[in-house]
Amino acid sequence: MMMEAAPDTPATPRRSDATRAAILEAARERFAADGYERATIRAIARDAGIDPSMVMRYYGNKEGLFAAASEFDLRIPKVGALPAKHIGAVLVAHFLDRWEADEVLTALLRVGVTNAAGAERMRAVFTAQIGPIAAGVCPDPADAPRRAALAASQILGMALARYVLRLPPAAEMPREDVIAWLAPTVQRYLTAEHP
Amino acid sequence: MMMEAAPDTPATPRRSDATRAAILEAARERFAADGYERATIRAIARDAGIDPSMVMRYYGNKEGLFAAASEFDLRIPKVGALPAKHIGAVLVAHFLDRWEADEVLTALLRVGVTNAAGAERMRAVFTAQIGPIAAGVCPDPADAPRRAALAASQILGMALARYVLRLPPAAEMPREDVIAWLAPTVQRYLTAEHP
DNA sequence: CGTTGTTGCCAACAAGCGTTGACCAACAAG
DNA sequence: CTTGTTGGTCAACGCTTGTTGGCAACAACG
Repeated sequence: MMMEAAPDTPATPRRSDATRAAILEAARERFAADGYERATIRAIARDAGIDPSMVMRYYGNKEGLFAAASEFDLRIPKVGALPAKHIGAVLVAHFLDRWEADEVLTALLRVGVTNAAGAERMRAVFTAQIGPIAAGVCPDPADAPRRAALAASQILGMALARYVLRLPPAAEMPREDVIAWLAPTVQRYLTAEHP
Repeated sequence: MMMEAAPDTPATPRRSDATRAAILEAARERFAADGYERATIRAIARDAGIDPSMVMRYYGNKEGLFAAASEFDLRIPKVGALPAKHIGAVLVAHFLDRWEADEVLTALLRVGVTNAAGAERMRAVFTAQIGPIAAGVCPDPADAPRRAALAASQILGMALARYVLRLPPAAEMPREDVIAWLAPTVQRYLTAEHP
């Protein structure tokens, strides 16, 4: 048999958890640096210090590996706790944090541009996580999706210029300046009365 | 010999010009649709109705083909002729036009995200073409690059959401609405007195 | 006519890819 | 000690890729 002593424990510690984690970390790095096609399973396995066949065993195939590596939560603070007047600054600052904390968002953006599954995940993340924010603060909840998309376009555009294309002025701009410039834009997209 | 009758004519018509053009057109479509890695020379040749080896003969290698296929001009109207007060709206409208006219910009964006040469070309295009505009209208010419990068971040972000990720609210938004929302942002990035 | 350069197709190459299955060492349970 | 499970390596498969060189048809020009 293969049952555990406590079937109600959701965490099932396996001896190979360290390997699994190493694979995921290496995969995130490679996907973020190279995109989907050029991030090869062989290279990821080499980075993780194991054999490529282990990746297949643990994640099924390359798509499954990407799905596992790009699973994450934006962790946007809950809607009610946000000061509606400064939601632009809060959102921009939060996204800069999330973008610089790890490489998952960069990987997601790089893959989403050339891979259908990646694009779908990107859409899902942004509509599901910025949408509610917009619905909570914009005047007419009916066009919340549209306002969320506008805010996302500015946030994604800065991420693209700063972290992916590395356009020098955008990449070198201090964090505070980015917030100072972008916050009014996002604020207007989300809360302005009239287009 | 292989000389023409009129050596001063820059246009050197060859019998294979039609083939060359077909290759370039197919390449632009494939690069725009699939990105650099997944756009294979074989598929491009098939679209153009010729043998893959012809692509190599005419463009050297895959990189050369991309360089030729992504060569283009933003054709931004000359700086002096622009009304500084409405430069935001003019720029946004112009970019929407350029983006929808052909597939070159989409190809450039898709490739620039995963390919070093593509990223370099994207940087070159935007710094060289939005930079002068910013220098012509912003209060302090010293931070023109920074303002150009900010404007580029919003324009690129909308293009990403609308044409590449196809985030539904952004993709379906009427052209006039996009201009109405984005123009004030770009205008502020380029001409506002203080951050 | 012959020569020469161009245009094109065909067949192949070496390399790299994702993926698979056989096999082995270590360990836990009986 | 035996037996089954787990973590892992190794060698190979079938396939696609970019790229190359040879060969046939055709045009241009002496």
